This record gives sequence, C-alpha cells and structure tokens, in this order.
Amino acid sequence: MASAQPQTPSANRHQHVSRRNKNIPQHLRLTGRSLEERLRGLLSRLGSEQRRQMLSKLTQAQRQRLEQRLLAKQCEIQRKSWQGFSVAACDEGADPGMRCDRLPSARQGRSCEPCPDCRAWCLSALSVQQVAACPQCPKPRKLDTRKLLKASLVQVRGQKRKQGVCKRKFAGHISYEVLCRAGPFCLSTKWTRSREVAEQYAQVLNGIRQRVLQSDAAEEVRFREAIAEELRHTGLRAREDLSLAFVAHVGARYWVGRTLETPRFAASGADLERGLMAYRRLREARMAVFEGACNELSLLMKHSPGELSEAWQRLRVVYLDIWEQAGHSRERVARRLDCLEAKQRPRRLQAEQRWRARHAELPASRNLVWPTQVS
DNA sequence: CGCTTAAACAAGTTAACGCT
DNA sequence: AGCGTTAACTTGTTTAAGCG
Repeated sequence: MASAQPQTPSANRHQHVSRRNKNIPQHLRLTGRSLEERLRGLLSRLGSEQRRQMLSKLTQAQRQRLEQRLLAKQCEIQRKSWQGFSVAACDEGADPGMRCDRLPSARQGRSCEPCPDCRAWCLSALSVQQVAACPQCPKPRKLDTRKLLKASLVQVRGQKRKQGVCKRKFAGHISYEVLCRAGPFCLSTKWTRSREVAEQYAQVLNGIRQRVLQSDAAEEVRFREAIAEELRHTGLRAREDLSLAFVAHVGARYWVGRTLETPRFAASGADLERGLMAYRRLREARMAVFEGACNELSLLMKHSPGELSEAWQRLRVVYLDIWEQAGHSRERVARRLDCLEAKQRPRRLQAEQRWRARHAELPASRNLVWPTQVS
C-alpha cells in the first residue's frame, strides 16, 4: 500500500532504485548520490555479459544518468584528442609508469558508432540510441550507422586539426614527438617534455609539408628545398634544434602486404642526401610495375605473375642493400621480409588463381598480349 | 556502390645509453 | 645492477581514391 506521506520526485526515484536493488547482490547495490561513480567503477570491472545483466536491472532514470556521466567523460577525452593531441584513455589514477592505450576502435570489437557531433563512443553495453543523452548532442536521433559514420567523417575533415603531435608517457613524464607526412616522406622530431616546444615543432613540420605539397618540382627536389626554406624561415636548425629525421615509403602491398620504408635518415647534410638516394633507388625498382591504387587482381591485369615476381626480386635486393648500407643486418631484414612475404603469399596465390580463371574466360584476342603500360 | 589499396596517421615495442 | 629515458623502428588504424 502507498504511504499517506506525499513523496518528492527524488524520494520516489530513491524508492524505485531500492526496489531494483533487491535483485542485485548486497556488495553491488547502488544507493544515494554516489550511484554514478560506483556504477562506473563496477561496470569497468565486470565482463560484458555481467555488465549487460547489471544494466538490465537498472531503471530508465539510472541508465540515463549513468550514460550522461560516461558520455560526458568520453566526450572530454575525444574533444582533447580531436584538438590534436592523442589523449590516453587511461584513468588519472593509473600507475604513472604505465603506457597509455589507444581508445577502443572499430576493429577491436567496438560495437557502436561515434556520435557525429562530439565523436564520443558510447559503451558497448549501452544502447546506441542513447547517444542522444550526450550533453554535447542534445538532439535525440535514430541512428543510421552508415549515414552517421559519413557525417562524422565530414565533421572531422571540416575541423582544423593539429596533426602529428604524439603524446607519450615515460615513467610519469609526458613527452611529445612530432611526426608529419609529406608525400612519401615521413618526418619526425626529437622528443620533448614541453608541449609548447612540440607545437612549435609541429608548425615547422607542417610548414615543410605545405611547401612540399605546393611545389611542382620533383619529389626529392621539393622535399630538400622545403626543409631548407622552412628552417631558414623559422631560424631553427635541423639537427641541433629538432633532430629532424625522415623515412620514405614505397608501396609493396602485392608482395608483402604493406609499404616498405627506408631506414631513418637525418633530414640534413649528407644524411639527407643518402636518404633521398635510398628513396630514389627504391622508387626506381618499384616503378617497374604499376604503382597506382589497385588490388592484386587489377595488378595482374596489367602485369604477368612473372613480371611481378621479377619486379619484386629487384625491389627486394635494393631494399636489402639500402638497409645493409645503413648499418643493419641484411639477414635480419631479409628474415623480416620473408615473414611478411609468407603472410601475404596465400592472398597473392588466391589472386593469381582468380586471375587465371578469369583469363581463361577472356576472348583469345585479349589473352594474347599482356598490357605493358606502366603509368 | 562495394571492395580494395596506397597514403596518412597514430601508437606500440625494443634495445641502447646514461645516470645513480 | 637497476632504472629512467628515448631513438629507432614496427605495427595497427583511418582516410582518400581507383577499379570492376
């Protein structure tokens, strides 16, 4: 029977929570104003199935309040992250010597899509549609995952992001490194504990990148000139101030499932020239076959397996030479290549089988000649 | 349009070095 | 020797774009 005493909304809520608590073990029961904090802690310790069970026992109001807290926290992390710094998702109270982990992502089993406005990820145990409770995105919406992902990407592309500043934790100290891609070259600076210094480095690297992208000269020429011009402009020294270094990449997906990179070279003096020479040699070897975006089958439409194999042998030898000349063990690098090749082999063989099947279906006139064009 | 890759981006790992 | 620090890789993820 209902009490004769008039109850405030909060008293009502409290009684509701208490009824729900009957289904929950004593040590997990939730009461009073510490509800969200305790829930957050508990949920982080539970497995996914237990978490689901736990959440099913909560009231709508409890769930909403919890979600608001969680989303607000996630939004904060994401906001910082998208402002340009990679912010660790670790707890503030974690061991200062611990490395920080990346935020969970789709390929690691993320089961919901990001909020398109604040890019927060809701917990997998919570309903995707509850994203509407996010304080950053007050509009309730039914989530169409495809549209949603597209919208979020547009949003991010529209934002001006400070890219390339990597934040790391070394035994309690935060350090920053700046990385920047300029065409096939990946520039990096030394580590610094100062965020301001890192931002300054990022500006320099971004300046180099812009100059590389704007120039019409040959890749190596514009890279060399961009570094020189930007350093002249800023008054910084490549080696002394930035420890500026770079690696260059060439595609080798068909053979090893990924790009090949040169060893790391200092981006100044003779080392810069050695690095550019290494890249030139790799590039020349790679240019023997088509370089554009294509899958294994498309590549086989342009070159025979024999041609591709020959091209790979040349590229491989050049790659090993470059690493050996840079002071690395040829055997060790070769072993790594072998390992990558072995991983990629089934995929390559499957493509060759598919190609043979398709090749057999083509009219005889199209079977006779291999396209030799390399663009 | 869906699939695939190269390019770009970001973070993890290892090992060497210097300091106490 | 043990520990902190960081250079030098190494690997995973996302984005942009080509192709059937």
